[in-house]
Amino acid sequence: MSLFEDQHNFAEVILPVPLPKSFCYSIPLGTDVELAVGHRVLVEFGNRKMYTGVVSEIHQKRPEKYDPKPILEVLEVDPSVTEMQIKLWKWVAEYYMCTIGEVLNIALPSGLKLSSQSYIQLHPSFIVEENLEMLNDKEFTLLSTLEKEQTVAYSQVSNIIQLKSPYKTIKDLIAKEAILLIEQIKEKYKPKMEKRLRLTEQYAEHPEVLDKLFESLGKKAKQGDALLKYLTLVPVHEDHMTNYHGVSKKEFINVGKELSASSVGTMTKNKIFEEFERQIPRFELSIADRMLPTPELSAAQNECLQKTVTGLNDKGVCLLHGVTGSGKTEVYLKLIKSVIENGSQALFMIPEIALTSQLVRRLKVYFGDVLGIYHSKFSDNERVETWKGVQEGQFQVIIGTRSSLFLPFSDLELIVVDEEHDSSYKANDPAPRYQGRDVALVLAHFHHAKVVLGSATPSLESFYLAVKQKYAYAGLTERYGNAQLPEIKIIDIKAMRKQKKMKDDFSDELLQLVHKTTEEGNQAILFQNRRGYSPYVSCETCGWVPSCPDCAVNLTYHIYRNELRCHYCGHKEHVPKTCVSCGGTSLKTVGLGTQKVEEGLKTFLTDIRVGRLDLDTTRRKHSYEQILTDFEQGHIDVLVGTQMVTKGLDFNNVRVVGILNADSLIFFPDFRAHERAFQLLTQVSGRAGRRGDAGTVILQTTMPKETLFAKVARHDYRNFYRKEIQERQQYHYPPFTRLIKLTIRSEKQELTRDSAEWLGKRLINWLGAKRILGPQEPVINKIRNYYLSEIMIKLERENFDLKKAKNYIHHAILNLKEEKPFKRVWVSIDVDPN
DNA sequence: AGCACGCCGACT
DNA sequence: GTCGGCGTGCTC
Repeated sequence: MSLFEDQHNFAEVILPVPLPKSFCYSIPLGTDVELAVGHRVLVEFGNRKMYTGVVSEIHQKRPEKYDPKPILEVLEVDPSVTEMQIKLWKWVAEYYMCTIGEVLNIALPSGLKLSSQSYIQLHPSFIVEENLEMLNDKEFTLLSTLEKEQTVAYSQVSNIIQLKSPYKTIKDLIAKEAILLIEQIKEKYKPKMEKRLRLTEQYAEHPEVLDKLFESLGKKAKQGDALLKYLTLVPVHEDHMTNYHGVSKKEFINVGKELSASSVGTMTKNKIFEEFERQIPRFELSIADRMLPTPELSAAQNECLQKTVTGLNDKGVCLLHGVTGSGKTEVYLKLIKSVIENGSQALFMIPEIALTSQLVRRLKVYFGDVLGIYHSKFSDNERVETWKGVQEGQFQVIIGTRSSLFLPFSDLELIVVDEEHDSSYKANDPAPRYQGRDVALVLAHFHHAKVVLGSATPSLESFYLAVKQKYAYAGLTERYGNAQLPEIKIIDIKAMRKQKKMKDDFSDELLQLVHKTTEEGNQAILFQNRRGYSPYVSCETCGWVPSCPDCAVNLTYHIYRNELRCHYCGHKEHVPKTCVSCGGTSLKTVGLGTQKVEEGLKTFLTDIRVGRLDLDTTRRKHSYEQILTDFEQGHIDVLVGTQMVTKGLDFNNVRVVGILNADSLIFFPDFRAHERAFQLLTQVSGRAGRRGDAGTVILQTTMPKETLFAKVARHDYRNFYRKEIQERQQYHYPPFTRLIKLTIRSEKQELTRDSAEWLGKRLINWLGAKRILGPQEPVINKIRNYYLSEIMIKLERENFDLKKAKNYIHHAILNLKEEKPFKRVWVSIDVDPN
């Protein structure tokens, strides 16, 4: 221990592992860059494994119990991550009860993480022929391969020597000094570069020299042409600074076909042109290089904007409640515009970017180059590009899904959460299971920024807070451009069947309306919230229903390829020729899916063109946009689809919307079922008659008396809210309480049951029986061969120590795993579950 | 989560 | 004996 050792600095490093803390590393003296919070660093962790970590703290406290490993490398000059981001990560980890490593994993684009790939090569001083006696067969095989191939990836070794775990062989060979193990680290992100061309300085900055060049080139026609072409593209004679950016080499050579690449090459050799490289963004910025003026607002929109601005100044958060088609987007545009003019940043959050490419295109037109796009389906490189664009200040506006909350904003002034009620703001499976809308509020708070929550059907939580005056409220009660809200007709399926006014799943009225509207050159949307042909099939003789071998669900029939599929695990099988149970030969399809709706429509209304929009037709990358474009351009008359058709589609010619069966929406065994049903039905109805004549919605149900449907039909959000909030209060559900859902998972049903019981009892002991619901097996109690059980924890929102309760929960789970029989049980925690 | 170590049963 | 299966413990 030298004197200097004591002056050593240490760094807490966040690593992308599901462990509940950061790790302490020592900072080697004499690093090139002075280490700071937010730097990405390369460290060794565990057994010879490299990770990219992020420095969260720098301190002088030498750990007592262990000797920290050194930081191997600082991966950048300027930190990629801001302190504010780390603060947000910590908040998310604590609130959503996950590890900070799990947050890092989703927050940092994988392009900013390094991959460590080990490979082996022959030790330079080792000669195989001279050491044959000390090698066994497998070792010899490996060394011979190395002699041929130079290097072999660690992951390849098991193939070469036919051993499942090759580390022993490798270790022996390292001991014998026969091979070297090398860690190769790759920076994943590669900026996209472009070769460009410009005049050399002597010509660009001295017009008289350029003139002389023209004369001298006189006879070499091709070179003269090239120079002329360049000067028409880049007005060097007017302003020599324009030469600096030059032109894209590829485009320049392609501009005039007669322009030969070789003459440009010669001119480069003769130092007339020079080549240089420039990093180019991966996104098309050419749609609009500068901003267009934002559209004029109607009187109603203007009033709403004023209210929103006042509300934001007053409360910081404003709920913008505008009916479908009222033009909320224009109000957002104005707000964002003023943020840009202030030189600050704005984040425009949307539920699913793929579903809103219409919106992205519109924003691009208004905001041009300052608009960045970010979502989870972007490639690594594209995400890093947006990340850096935000960091460097190129993007002042970001449109993105919930993951864009984790971008390195420095001066955020406004967050717009569009369609704030949408359930896709909630992250479900890998932790952190965060609610994007709520994290937006926290992020805004950190930045002293304002939040606009926009929706035609606000979530109960948000509306409640607006009623409580915690949020400001601004309403837009009329549609844009004098369009009327659609007329919604409730059709009694049972009654119609009795009167023989049903053809399979279609009422005569619906078919007639669709027929009429398409005759008139308009369009229709039909909604059925189930994909496939029918939810299940059944034996006509004995009633047997095929189910998934790995999940507790019936198999859905898909007419394409005559297959049965599991919508939970993807299992596929052919429809059996005979009943497995009784040997009967006829199976009937039961229930209604989008494929059957499509087929029925084609039988009952010949001559109409039907398109389908569901998970099955949108699997391929651009198929979604293709279908929408076809619909927009009138190549499709009727669009049949699942939930997908409810999300913000904005088409002028849709006059009719049909809901084939609204029953299933309210049968969910879930306290949010009615809320979701109201939102879904209102949203899908809202696709009708957005411009011009009023549209019509046909809502088919076997329960025409259901009051929820009547409220949808009257566009009566307030009464829906009043009843629903009363029930939530009565039964102690959010927003009056906070829920935490534990899901217990294991390979055996008994084990799942026992451990869930054990956990439930422990929680009752600590938190009291009235706060614990369950354990209860969910309706689908087995997925992918794992048996499930759930415990719901209900906690008060006020006068309650949430931190302590969370600690109890963490401890209870740890204790469970300490019990020997429950070692192999998984428990996942979901705070504020959907 | 990885990844190594160690102990046990099934094979050359 | 050797290999692989799997349970256990650790990672700054």
